[in-house]
Amino acid sequence: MSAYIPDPVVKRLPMYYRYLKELERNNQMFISSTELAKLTGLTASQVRQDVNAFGGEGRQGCGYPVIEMRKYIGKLLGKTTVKKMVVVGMGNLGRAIVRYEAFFHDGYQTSAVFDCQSQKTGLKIGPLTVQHIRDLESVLAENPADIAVLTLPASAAQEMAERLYRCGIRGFWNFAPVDLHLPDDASVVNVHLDESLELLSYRLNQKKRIQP
Amino acid sequence: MSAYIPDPVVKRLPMYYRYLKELERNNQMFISSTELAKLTGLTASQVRQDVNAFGGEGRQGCGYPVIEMRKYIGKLLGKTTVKKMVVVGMGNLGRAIVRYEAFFHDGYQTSAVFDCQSQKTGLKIGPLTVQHIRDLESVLAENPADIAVLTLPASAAQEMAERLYRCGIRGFWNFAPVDLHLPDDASVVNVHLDESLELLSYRLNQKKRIQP
DNA sequence: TAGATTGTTAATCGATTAACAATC
DNA sequence: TAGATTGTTAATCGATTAACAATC
Repeated sequence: MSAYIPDPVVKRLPMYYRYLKELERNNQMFISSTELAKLTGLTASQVRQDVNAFGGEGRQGCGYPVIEMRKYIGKLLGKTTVKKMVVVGMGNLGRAIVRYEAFFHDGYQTSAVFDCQSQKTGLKIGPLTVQHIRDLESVLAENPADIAVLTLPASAAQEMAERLYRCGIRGFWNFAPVDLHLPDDASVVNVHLDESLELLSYRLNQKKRIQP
Repeated sequence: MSAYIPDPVVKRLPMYYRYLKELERNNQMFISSTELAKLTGLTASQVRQDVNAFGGEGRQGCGYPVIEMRKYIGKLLGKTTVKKMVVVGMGNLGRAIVRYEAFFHDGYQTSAVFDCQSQKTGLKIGPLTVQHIRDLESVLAENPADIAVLTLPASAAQEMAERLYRCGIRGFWNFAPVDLHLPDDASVVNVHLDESLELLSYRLNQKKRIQP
């Protein structure tokens, strides 16, 4: 279970997890690589290679056990331990993410939210009260967190990330349109919404040129 | 300019665009593949291959012209024509995206926002008024759009996407945790926030196991 | 046992890296 | 001309696909 898994496979794990959850809801006990391939849009061969890469096990002539595999991938994805999060930057997006939380099936818990504007301090966002960023260190010292959600301007992101790193944070969910540079023991996952929309725009243009 | 560009290269275009914009702000006229590689975290060789793949041109002994290349990639990304968007689902995320819009450097214009809850109809989100989803067809017939932003529950996403497709929408920016199935002339880009967070969770777990 | 489907090895494909000649 | 850096060809690497023997 602790062997190295190639990055392309890792990036597909959440998708597999999502479909296995769905199959579990539908009370399907086993799923063949062919069926799973159809659902995910991959080839059956790739599904089998992936399963082998992440250490899953199936039953010949029968397929993969849905519940067992869902649990197994869940463990890989760290679903077994609750992750504490803090959100930095209470703009529209930051607030949406905090409120949205129920969406993220359990396993995540937002423990504090921060903003640098004094006028926002004290504001209630769901069950949490916005705290001033100047109190970041003391709040995190008292109540350490695993993940910081960065929903702040690009210009402030790098510096804030370093500050959060010094507070012990090692996971960064970055919504600011910059690439963060942090020590190797930090993990960063970017959600670059602007780039995502640009990609869609590119594809739209391509299709328009080719199809008609 | 209309030649086929491999997908891995296309996905890096927005990043190149972002760095070139930054260099332009700093009044840097030329950038070498080596420098650009340092910024983006790629190798110089890959940068040169990428540039060749998307049809960019540099000057030997000098590097790539920043402004020209920024404009060129901008054209590829469809920055030259304004894209009209409608947002379907006025939950926290939908509202955040509408308000956030200024963030997306010009080139996008939200023309209408919808929700299926009558109680939300009439609500003002920035300069727009929430319309009931039952009016989708008539609104889009009068004022066609290029892109639909789907910020609604997974259970409703596929059906809504098909309905939007029938209204002439071909670009889908999908925030619902499902994979959409649409005709080939539609383009879908997913923003699966839950999966993104799971990926971070995975990496966090890996590092915890290896580092200490 | 027969049928189905995995697990695994080999073949292919494409992306990245390396090297260097062309040229500004 | 000399130095720098691109453009491009070749080599490597890794991911995906194909094939089939193992086995439930």
